[in-house]
Amino acid sequence: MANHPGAVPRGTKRTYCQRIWRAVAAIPPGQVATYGGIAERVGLPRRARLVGHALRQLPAGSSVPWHRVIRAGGRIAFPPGSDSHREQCRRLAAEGVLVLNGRVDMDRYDWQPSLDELLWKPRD
DNA sequence: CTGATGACTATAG
DNA sequence: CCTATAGCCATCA
Repeated sequence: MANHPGAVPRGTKRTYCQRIWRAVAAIPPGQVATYGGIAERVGLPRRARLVGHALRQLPAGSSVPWHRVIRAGGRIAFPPGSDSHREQCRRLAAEGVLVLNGRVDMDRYDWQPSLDELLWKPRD
């Protein structure tokens, strides 16, 4: 298999990034997940910050839907007015996710994985 | 090595 | 709504 977009930078020791990126990639379009939720899902409870670090490491042009990851409580993590904040709002809106004042209605859009999805745990 | 920083979160006042 | 605190840990200066 040739290199695909989203390949891990060499030198990283079996980074947690791959696991996190895979979990983020599993978020369905039109829905969102929280940093903490993703962390828990990949077996890293209370490591919400790691998810942020991992997404920061994401190569430009990656197909990983980073915009579907938001803070607990439905807030966009980027400062309002920043380019990233605008881009995230734009991408979410394009998927039908309503973003008001940098906030998302979690009752409506928070992703609750089905039992099937929970059972389908990729191994390392 | 140390200390600050940050795409976090929960709790308390 | 806000600030403060504590827990968390890779990354950077």
